[in-house]
Amino acid sequence: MRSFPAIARTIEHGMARTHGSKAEITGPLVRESALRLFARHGYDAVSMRQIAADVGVQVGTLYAYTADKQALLADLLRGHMEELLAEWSDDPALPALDRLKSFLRFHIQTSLKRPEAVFLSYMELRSLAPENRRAIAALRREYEDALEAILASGEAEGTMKLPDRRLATMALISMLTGVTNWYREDGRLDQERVVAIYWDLVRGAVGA
Amino acid sequence: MRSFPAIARTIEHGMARTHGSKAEITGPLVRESALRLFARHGYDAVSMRQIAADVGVQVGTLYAYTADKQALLADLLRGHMEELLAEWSDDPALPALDRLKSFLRFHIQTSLKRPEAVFLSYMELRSLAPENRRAIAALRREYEDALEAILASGEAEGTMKLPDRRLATMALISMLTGVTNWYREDGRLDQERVVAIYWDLVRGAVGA
DNA sequence: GTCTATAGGGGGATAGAC
DNA sequence: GTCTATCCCCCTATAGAC
Repeated sequence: MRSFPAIARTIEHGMARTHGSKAEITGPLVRESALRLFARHGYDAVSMRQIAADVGVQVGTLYAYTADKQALLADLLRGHMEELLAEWSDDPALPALDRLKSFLRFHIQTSLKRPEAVFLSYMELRSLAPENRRAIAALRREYEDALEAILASGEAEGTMKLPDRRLATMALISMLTGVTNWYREDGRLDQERVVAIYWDLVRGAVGA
Repeated sequence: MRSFPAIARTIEHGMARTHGSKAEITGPLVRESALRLFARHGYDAVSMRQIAADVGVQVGTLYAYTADKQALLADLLRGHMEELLAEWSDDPALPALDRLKSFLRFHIQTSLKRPEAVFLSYMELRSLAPENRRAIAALRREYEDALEAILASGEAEGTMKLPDRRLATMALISMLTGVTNWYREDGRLDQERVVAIYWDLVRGAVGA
């Protein structure tokens, strides 16, 4: 009655195996699979067995790459936020409106390039243990503050008029991140067009 | 070794019991507990046993009020969307900017009055079986269309200027719903102030 | 580095007593 | 209407072989 489904089945990341080593790539594959599955079905809905099946290994193998399921989620979220902060570059010498447009483009393009990481970061903070949650929340706050600094400089310049700077920061981030809710790769609008449309909306919102 | 924790412990909705009937109220209590727990921890993370403990009944009792866990979630989401649509009233004869301001106030106040239902509706669509998901998505679309109709009328009047009406609809809803992410009852701003600040932002965004 | 096997714990849902 | 008891399934994590 016993069969060999792991061998018989072709899976997304390649043929499964019952023995043999692919150390160089298994780690990243585990992270990729976990990211996609967590984002699609939710952290609690996804089992380590599903992740293993998606990667093409057995469950036990996963524990060579992560201490436990919780650490896997925390690493994904931390990695995403750190990449975001590392990739974002700002020049305080430029006019605030130019900096805001850069931020908008960066945020939308990143959100559409890594929609799963963005979605996960906003949805599964609650699934983290308290200390992990605090660490990720601090990184997110740092990112929000980057936008808030731009708005502050726009107010100082007199090129922006905001009823409440902190609230405007949160409102703009919510609005921009919302693209992940409806954007479709094969939809009516390409990314450049989306950026242009949002820029019209945002420019109006900040009173420019 | 056996104790009677269900009797010994005072729980949130009243004293637990090992027998006895409270038919009139148990149904609503089940829905309230499920809503709160699902919103806080996620649908998959919450067990029927946890819900039962929160209500103060035993697990089996829940199945007198719902066919299964999936139906419980679907009923909560459908109920929320139907309430939203029933409570919203619009007068197409009024100027579009007035209607938009009403929508904004309604959406923010509702979101802050029932933050758990709002959060759940946006986060747990994915946990629904396909037919349930389609039904809820249709109700949500109806709600979005109510806003889009206001924007269309503003464009027709010439009081609003929008680069893309559908996208503006989605952007505004994302922005407004975002209040649930940061608003705190005991925070810096009361609801009226929040409404006023968002109205400034939105008015600018629609080019008024 | 990966596998197999398993320990130990919860989960959803149902049956039948009261 | 509620409780108790139970079926059967799946889960995370670990131990030890290869």
